[in-house]
Amino acid sequence: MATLYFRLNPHLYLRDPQQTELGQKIISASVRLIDTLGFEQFTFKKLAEDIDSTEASVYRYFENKHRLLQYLVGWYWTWLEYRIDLFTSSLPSPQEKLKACIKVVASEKKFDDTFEFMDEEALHRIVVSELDKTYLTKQVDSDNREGLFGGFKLLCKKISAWVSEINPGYAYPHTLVSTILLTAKHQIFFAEHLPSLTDLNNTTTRHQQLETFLESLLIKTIT
Amino acid sequence: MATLYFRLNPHLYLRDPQQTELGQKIISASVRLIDTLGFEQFTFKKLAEDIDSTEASVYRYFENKHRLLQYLVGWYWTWLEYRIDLFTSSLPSPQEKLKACIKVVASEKKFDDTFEFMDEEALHRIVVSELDKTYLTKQVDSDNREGLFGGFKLLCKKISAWVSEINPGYAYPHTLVSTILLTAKHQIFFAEHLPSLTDLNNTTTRHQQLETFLESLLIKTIT
DNA sequence: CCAGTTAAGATAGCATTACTATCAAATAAG
DNA sequence: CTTATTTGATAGTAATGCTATCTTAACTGG
Repeated sequence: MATLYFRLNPHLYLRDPQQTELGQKIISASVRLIDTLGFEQFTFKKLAEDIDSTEASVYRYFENKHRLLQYLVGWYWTWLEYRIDLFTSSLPSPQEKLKACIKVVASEKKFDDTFEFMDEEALHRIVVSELDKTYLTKQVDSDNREGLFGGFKLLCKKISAWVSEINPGYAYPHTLVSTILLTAKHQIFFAEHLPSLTDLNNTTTRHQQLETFLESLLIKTIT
Repeated sequence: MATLYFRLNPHLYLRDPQQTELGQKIISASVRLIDTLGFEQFTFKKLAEDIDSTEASVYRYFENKHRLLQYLVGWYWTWLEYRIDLFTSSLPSPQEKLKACIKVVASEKKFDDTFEFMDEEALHRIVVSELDKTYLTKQVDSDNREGLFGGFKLLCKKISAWVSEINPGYAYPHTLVSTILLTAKHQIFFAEHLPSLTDLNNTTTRHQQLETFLESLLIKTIT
C-alpha cells in the first residue's frame, strides 16, 4: 500500500521520527501525553518512561520539547492543507473554495486512519491549546529564519490568494486569513473554558456555529 | 493629589503590590524584565537580584511568576477599559462608541503618567507577546472560577453590548469582540516577527492600518 | 516608651527540569 | 564477518521553582 508521508522542514527534528519505529512511538506517545498533561507538565523523562525508552534516546530525535511541539504543529498544518486541497480542488470558483475551506478549518476533526501513528483528534486538541506557544517565544525570529513556521505561512498564503481573486482591491487578505485560522482555535478553547468570551456553546453544534461565524466574517469583510 | 488606583481581583496576589514600596518595585522591575527577557527566561531570582531583594520576599507578594503575569495582564485590561470609557463616555451612539473603542484598542500606547510605577508601553509589548499564556494552561478552569480573567471578560461584555445595540439579531457579539481584542495583539506580533502572516507593515502607520482593518471587520460583519 | 505584630532580608535546602556526556549492547548493512 | 549506526543504561550538572526557618527592622496600639 502507498503510505502518505509528509515531508516537514528538517530543522524541526534531529532524526526524522517518521522513519523509525522509535520515532513513531515518540510521536504517538507525545501526542497522547501532551493532550493529557498539557505542554508545561510534559517532559522528555515522562515520555521516555511511557515508551520504555530513555531521555537520551528522545533527545536524539528532538533538540528539546519545544521543537517537538513545533514539529507536531507543523505536521498539523501540513495535514490541514492536504485536507483543504482534497475538498477544494474540484471546485471551480474561489468563492466555493473559500466556503469549503472554512468548513474544513472549522470542522470537528474525525480520525483519519491514513496515518497509523497519528491520533489526529488528540493533535487537534493540542493545536487548540498549544499552537500559540510555538511562536510566542524570544527565539521566534531565528526559528522563523529556519522556516519552522512554513506550514502555517504556506496555508495562509494559499487561502489569501483566493481572497485576492475575489476582491483584488482588498488590502488585508493575509491579516484576515491568519485571523480566521487562529480564531478557529481560540474560539473552541473559549467555548470549553471561558464561555463568556464567546457565543459558541459547548455542544455538538459548536463547529457548525463556528463555521457560520467564520464564513460571515470572511465573506462580508471582503465584499 | 488624588492617585488613581485599580482594584484588581485579590486572588491575583498574596499581598497587594500597589500598597507598598517593595510591591511597586516588584511591578516596575518585573515589567521591565519580562519585556527584555521574555516570560520564559524571567525568574523570581533574577527579579529579586534586580531590585536588591530576595526570592522569598517576592514570593510573599505572588504565588508564582504565572500569577504575576496574570496580575499584569489583569491590570492592562482594567487600564484599557478605563481608557475606552474616557474616549467613549461622551459619545451618543453605539456606532461612534465602537469606532472610538477600536481606535483605543489599536492605538500605539503612549506613556500614561497617571501611574508612576507602571511603564505602559512595556506592558503593552508584554501583553502582545504573553497574553495568551495567561489562560492557555491546564489550570485555566480553576483560575477562571477564581475570577482571574475578570478584566478581559468585563471588557468583552461591555463592547459586545454596543454591538448588540446596533444589531440585536447578530448571533455572535462576544465571539466577534473577543476575536477583535485578540487580533489586535496577534497582528502586531506578526507584523514584527512573522510578516508573511499579515499585511500590516512594521512602520509608524502600522496602528492606523490595524485600526482600518479591525473597524471594517467589525462594522461590515454586524451590518 | 515599651510590647507586640508585621514586613523584609538572609540563608538553606530540596525535588524536578532540561539538558550533556560516556560507554556498552544490540542490530543492520556491506 | 566486521563495521557503522542505533538504542539503552547510567551519571552528572546547572538552573528552576519552590518551601522553610530564623533574624532584624519597622511600625502600631496602649
